[in-house]
Amino acid sequence: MKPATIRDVAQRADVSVASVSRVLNGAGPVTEATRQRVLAAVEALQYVPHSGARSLSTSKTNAVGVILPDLYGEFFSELIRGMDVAARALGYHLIVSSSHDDADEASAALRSMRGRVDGLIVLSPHLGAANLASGLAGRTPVLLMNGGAATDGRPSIVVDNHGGAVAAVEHLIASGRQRIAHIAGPAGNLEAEARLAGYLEAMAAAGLSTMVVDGTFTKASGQEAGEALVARADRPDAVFAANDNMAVGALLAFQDAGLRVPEDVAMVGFDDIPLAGLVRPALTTLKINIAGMGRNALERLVRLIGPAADTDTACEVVHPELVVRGSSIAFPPTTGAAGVASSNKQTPSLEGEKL
Amino acid sequence: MKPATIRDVAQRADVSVASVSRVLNGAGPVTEATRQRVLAAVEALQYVPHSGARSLSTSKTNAVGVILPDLYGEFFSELIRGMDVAARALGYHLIVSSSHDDADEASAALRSMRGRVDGLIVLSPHLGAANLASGLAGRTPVLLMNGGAATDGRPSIVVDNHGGAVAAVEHLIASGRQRIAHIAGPAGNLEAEARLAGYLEAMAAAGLSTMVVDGTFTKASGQEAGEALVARADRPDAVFAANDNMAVGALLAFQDAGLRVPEDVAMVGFDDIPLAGLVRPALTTLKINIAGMGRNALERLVRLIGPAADTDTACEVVHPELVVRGSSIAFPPTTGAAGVASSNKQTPSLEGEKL
DNA sequence: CTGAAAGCGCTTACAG
DNA sequence: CTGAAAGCGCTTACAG
Repeated sequence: MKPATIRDVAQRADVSVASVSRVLNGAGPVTEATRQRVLAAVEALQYVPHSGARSLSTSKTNAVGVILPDLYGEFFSELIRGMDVAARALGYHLIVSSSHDDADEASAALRSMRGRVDGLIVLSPHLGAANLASGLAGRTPVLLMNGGAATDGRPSIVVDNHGGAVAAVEHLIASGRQRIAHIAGPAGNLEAEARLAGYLEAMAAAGLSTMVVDGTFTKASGQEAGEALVARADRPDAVFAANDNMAVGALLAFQDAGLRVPEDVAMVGFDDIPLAGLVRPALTTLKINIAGMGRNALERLVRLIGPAADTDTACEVVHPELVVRGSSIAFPPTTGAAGVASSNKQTPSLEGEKL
Repeated sequence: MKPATIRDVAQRADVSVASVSRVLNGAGPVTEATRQRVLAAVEALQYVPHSGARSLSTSKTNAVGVILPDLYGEFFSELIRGMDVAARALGYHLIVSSSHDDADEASAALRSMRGRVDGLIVLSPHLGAANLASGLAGRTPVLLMNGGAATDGRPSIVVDNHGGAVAAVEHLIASGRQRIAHIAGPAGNLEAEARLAGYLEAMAAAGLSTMVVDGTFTKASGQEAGEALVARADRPDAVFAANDNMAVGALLAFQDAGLRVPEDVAMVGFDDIPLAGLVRPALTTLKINIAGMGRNALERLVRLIGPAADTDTACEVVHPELVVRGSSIAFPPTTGAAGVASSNKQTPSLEGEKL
C-alpha cells in the first residue's frame, strides 16, 4: 500500500485536488465545510504531502545546509544548537555535513547539497573557501562564516579574532605577566592565523619577545604544547591559547607538572565553550555567544533566501568579550586582597550553563 | 537566469533527456562519445539535478532524519559525528532536529520529516515514544534508540543501562565503599530510570541502604546534587551519577567543598564522554562507543530502507564497559602501592581523544 | 468559492 | 545505443 497522495484525499473529501492544496497551504479561499471535509480526509488517510513534489512546484525546499569543518568539541554542537532552534522556528530543516577538513571535501559536500537546500551556511576557515563556496553554490544563497577570509561583498559573519587576541594579551600584560606564550591553531586556518597575528602585534607593541608553539585546536594538542612549554628554560608566566580546547589541555599539562595556575602561569583561551567555566581554575577567555551566533546566522540566511537577497552584502563582525576568571587573576595580586591566588577554590557557579 | 535543467543539458549536448539521465545515473548503455558530450554540457551549464524532481520520480530522497531530545553536551555531538561519517559514506544526507524534550515536540518533528526522508532515527527516551514514532512514521522505516522502552519487534538499539549501573555499584563495593549515593537522571527518562533501577538492585543485593538525589543529566544539576550530598550528615563515600555530565558536576562540588576524590569520596559516571578522561581525577565510567553507536545506527537504518526492511526486527543491546580511572581508585588502597591516593597527578594521557 | 489543466524536472519502461 | 512519452505528486493561474 503506497502512501496516500493529494488525489486520494481529494477523492475521499469529494473535492478537487486544488481545494485540498488550498486548505493545506492556507492559501486561497475555502468554505469552512470544505475545509473540514479535507482535514478529515487528511487525518483518515494519514496524508503527508510529498516534499519533493512540492519543491518541484514551488522551487523551494524549506531546507538549509550547514557545512562544517568538524564536529568535535563543544563549539560546533553549540553552534548547531543555535541554528536548530532558529530553523525550527522559521519552518526550515537543517541538513548538516561535517568533517570537511580540506577545501576539496567541503566543496564535494557543497555540490551534493545544491538543489536540495534553499541556502547554505558554510564554515570553512581555509583560504579560498569563500570563493569556492560562492562559485559552487550557483544561485543558492550562501552565508559565509569563514573566519577572516576576504568576504568582499558576500554576506558573512566573522569573529574579530585579531581584536580578541590583542585583548587577551593586553589583559595578561596588565596583570603583570611578561613572558607570554601563544599556542597557535592549525596552519592554514584563518581563525588561527588572525589570533596569532593579534598576539604578535600586541606583544610587539608592548616590546615583549614572543614565544609560539603550534597546536591543532584539539585538547590533546594543547596538552602537548603545554608540556613543551613547561620544559623550556625560559618557561612562560602566561599562556594565550588560540582556543579554549587547547587552553584546557595546556592547563592540565601545567598542573600535572606541579605548576600552579594562575600563580605560576596564567592561562587564557578563546571561544568560551561551556567547559571553560567548569575547569579549575575557571578559564579566562574571549567569550563568543556561540549558540546566539548560530541562531543569528540561520535567521540571516533565511532572510537572504527571500526577496532581500541582493541587498545583503554585509560582513558582520562579532566582537568577543574578555571574561576574566580564575586562570588569569593577577599574581602577585595587584589588589590588596590576599589569598586569592593561593585558594584552590574558584567560583563554584556553573553560570547556569546546561551542557 | 534560472538554473539549468536536464533539458538544457540535452539540448546543448544534442541528445535526448533520457540519455542525459542515463549518463548521470550510470544506468543503461551509452556510447563513450555521448557520455563525453553530456558531461561537457553538464560542466558548461553547471548543471545540478533537481533533487525534488528526482525524488518524485524515484520515490527516494537519499536523506535520513535524526530526532534528538537535545543537543547539549558531548554525548549528542559524538553521536551525530558517527552518523555523519556513515551517512556520507553511504550517500545519504543527514537532517537533524533536536530540542524535543517532550513527546509532543518529537512527534511534530517527526511529522514534518515524513516524506522528506527515507528513514528516521528516533532518540526519545520517554515512555510511549516508541509507539508514537512507529505510528507516525507510516511507511517510513524507523530505528529506535529510545533507551529501554519496549521495542517489541521494532528495529532498535538500546544501551544496557541496568547492567551498567549494576557494574558501577559492584565496582564501588569491591573497592571498599559502603555509603554509595546515586544521582539520578530526569524523571520520565527511561535511560535514567533503568540506571536507577540497576543501582537500587545492586545495593539491595549487597544489603546496603540507598541514597538517591535527583538530577537532570546536566553538569549544573550534578553540581547541585553534589552540594546536597556534601551537606548531609551521612555523607556518602561514593557517588554513582547517572551520566558523566552530572558526575563531573558532582566532582567539582565535592572538590570545592574541600573533599578529596577518590580519598574521601569515589565518583563514577556513565557514557564516557571525552571530558570524562580529562577532568582530574579522571572519571571512572561506563564506556559507550558513542560515535561508533551512531555510525552503526545509521548503517542499520540504511539497510532497513532497502529490501531487507521487514526481516530486521531486532533489538540490539549495547553493553557499556566499566573503565576504571582515578576517581574511584580503591581507598584505602587495596594494593600495597602507597601514594596513589595522595598524588594529585592522574594519568596525563588524553587517550588520543580529539575533542 | 471551486475545478480542470498546465507545468515543475526528473526517470524509466517501451519502441526502434 | 537512443529517443518520445508517460508519469511521479504537487501548486497555481485561469475560468467559471
